[in-house]
Amino acid sequence: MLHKAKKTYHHGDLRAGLLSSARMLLEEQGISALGLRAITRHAGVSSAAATPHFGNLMGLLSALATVGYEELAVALEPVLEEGAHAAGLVYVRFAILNPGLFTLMFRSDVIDRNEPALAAARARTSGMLTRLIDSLGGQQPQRTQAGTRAALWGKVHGLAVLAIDGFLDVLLSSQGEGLSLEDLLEDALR
Amino acid sequence: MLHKAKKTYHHGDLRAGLLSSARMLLEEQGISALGLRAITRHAGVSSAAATPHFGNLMGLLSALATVGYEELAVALEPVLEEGAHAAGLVYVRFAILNPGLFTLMFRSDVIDRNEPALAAARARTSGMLTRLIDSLGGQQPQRTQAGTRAALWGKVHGLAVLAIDGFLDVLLSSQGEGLSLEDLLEDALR
DNA sequence: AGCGTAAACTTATCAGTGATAAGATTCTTT
DNA sequence: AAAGAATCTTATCACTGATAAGTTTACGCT
Repeated sequence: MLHKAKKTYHHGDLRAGLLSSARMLLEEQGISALGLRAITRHAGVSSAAATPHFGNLMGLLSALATVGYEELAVALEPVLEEGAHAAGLVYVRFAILNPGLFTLMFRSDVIDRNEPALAAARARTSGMLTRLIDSLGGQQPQRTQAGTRAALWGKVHGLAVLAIDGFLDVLLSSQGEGLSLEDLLEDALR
Repeated sequence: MLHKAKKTYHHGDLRAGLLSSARMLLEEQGISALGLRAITRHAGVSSAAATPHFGNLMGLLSALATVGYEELAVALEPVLEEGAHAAGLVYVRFAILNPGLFTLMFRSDVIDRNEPALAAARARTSGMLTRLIDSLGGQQPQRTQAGTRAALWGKVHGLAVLAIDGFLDVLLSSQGEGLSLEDLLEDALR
């Protein structure tokens, strides 16, 4: 409805249009704004128009989360060779730039983790991360491999979640002024 | 309804009863089961009985999250002297033992962070954590204070979230058998 | 003691939600 | 060009949280 002026009965690519509308609503008004009626109204179609494409609301949101995992994989790929520090920064930056989408990706009450496309995208992304971590080899000699994975993944993911929730800003403001959020992340991910 | 057989018009302590019912539903069926009608039905009262005590559903859930922050503070207090490793373990154990409650505590779309009691409990708990981290002093010499806080808090919180989501079990099963979840946490928190 | 007010609780109702069956429109395939 | 299938709309359903009005009980005040 925003871009196309032609009002044909068929939308052309309503599937993509609905995902785009949902994403806009998600980032601008939060997950609670992701109602079926709000999304379809924003896309300029009736509230039942999503059914043939996604089945139900959970199907739509699962498809949106799939987009999130795919974009995260695309962002991570070029820095995988540079090691955990660079990849961690990219991970947290993705979360900060797409807070709603990142949050949705881990909200298993709203998305269906068994959805095949979502499961595939997730497996691909998390496979990249575990391969990256394992490539560090013996840098953490007193830990098991699983312990190293958990520690790194936990720190990065925790920083992302805390950043979205605004906790890192609290830490920054309690500190002296001359520290940016980017500096803090660089520092914490060392 | 479960404990009391006497059916007086007034419940006695419906506020506590509703919180208890909500908590049971939360841990047994997840956050999506926390409807106003489900909670009041479980407590044996009408669906409007919560209004005088909590105003609305968000008020009820905020009060429940407040209980969570208070219990976490109580669990953390005795190990604060033992340092970050012990406190981190307690933090993650609390999350694993109360996955629904812990998740609720960080779901700002469902609870009201400006609720005075909740804000107070949160400030008290996070104050304990920052004081603990700061007491570590110069153990991380090449970091700023805010960076040290973020790194530790992030790792612990990330491990908690990943544990609840089942990611740590995945790491465990990919490892050789002889590693328990507790071992993994010990390892990762080192 | 008992009266009156306020609080707790119930009932009834309202607007809004996601799902779905049935009907209208357009694309596609033969 | 006709038939069939897919897309989209309309109308409706069961359900949700909120709320106004009515009923019951507790409790402070004289």
